[in-house]
Amino acid sequence: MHTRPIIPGTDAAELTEALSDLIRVIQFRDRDRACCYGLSVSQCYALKAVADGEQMTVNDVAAALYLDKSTASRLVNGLISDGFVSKEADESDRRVLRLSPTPRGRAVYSAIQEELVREYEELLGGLDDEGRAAVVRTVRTLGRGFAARVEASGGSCCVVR
Amino acid sequence: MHTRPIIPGTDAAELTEALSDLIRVIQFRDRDRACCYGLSVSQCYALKAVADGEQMTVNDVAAALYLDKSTASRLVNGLISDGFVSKEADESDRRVLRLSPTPRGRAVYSAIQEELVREYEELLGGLDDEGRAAVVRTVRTLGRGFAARVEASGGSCCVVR
DNA sequence: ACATATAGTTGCGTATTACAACTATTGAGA
DNA sequence: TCTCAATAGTTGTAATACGCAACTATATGT
Repeated sequence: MHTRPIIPGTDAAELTEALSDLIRVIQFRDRDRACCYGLSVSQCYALKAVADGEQMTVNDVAAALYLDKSTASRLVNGLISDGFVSKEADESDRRVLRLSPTPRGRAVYSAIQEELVREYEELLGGLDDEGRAAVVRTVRTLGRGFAARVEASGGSCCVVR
Repeated sequence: MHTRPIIPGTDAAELTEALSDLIRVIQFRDRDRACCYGLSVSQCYALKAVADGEQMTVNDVAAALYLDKSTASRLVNGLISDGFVSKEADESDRRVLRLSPTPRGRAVYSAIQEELVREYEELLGGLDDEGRAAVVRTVRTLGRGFAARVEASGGSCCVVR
């Protein structure tokens, strides 16, 4: 692979293009996957948040997924009534609910993760070790970059004009 | 940072983690941006499809965005009635509509693109030339990988089990 | 003790989307 | 030429996802 001349603005413009393609196709995949295990896509992300964290609260889930707490509340309650997550009152603050996956929730989460990992394994199949590592690094970097921007600006590209 | 995925350490597992973070944060950003220029997020993607292509049809837009043609139809008609896109009957086949951006549509599209490019420019700011090129390559590779999977399988992770 | 802040819920409106049924047009074969 | 299948696009309908605002219950600080 040869190095292209880097013209200022060009990389960013290509990234714009490439990212928007990537997002659309992943959103499609996620919509399409909605059926599995009786979880919606959003519930799946919420279950992930609960399973990856420790003693998560509804607000923690909202923050992790960049959602309003009302949306997080509904997602979590869906997971609870479907038996994927259990809640427990926090003794020291009775406003708070401590969430954890049920055994079934944990099992389903593992199954979904494994399926994704298999898929990504295939996707990375053509790359050598360094290439694979680079992909992971890049995606992490982008994610952190966006997260930092979101946290800094609180949002809204359209400042008053 | 918090706990790692279920099969820690493997590239595919880390990619699962990193990509799901990236997707959530970008979806948040897109929701948040919805206000600008009187376009919804989806309309914005549709305008992009019309502007980037030549003489696009409604079906072309649907294919480009991985949407049902009914959804594409409504998006496009929204763009038309808001004056961002114009339609013209195809002379050789009067079922099809040929779409193109209006001058206003083109202007708004440019403005949005420039805003994104500025944002990505910042995001890439910390990287050297080769790093920037690598990011673009990676995102392209991922996008193509997903697109290939989607086209191959027609979708649905959950085959009957 | 009272004002204020925080966790979570609920009511409500909007956006995004798919599926299925429909119209209009095209094109191929009997 | 007539008919029938395929295709482009539209419309009816319903589900999901989401935010904002108002609300309850609990906690904390002055």
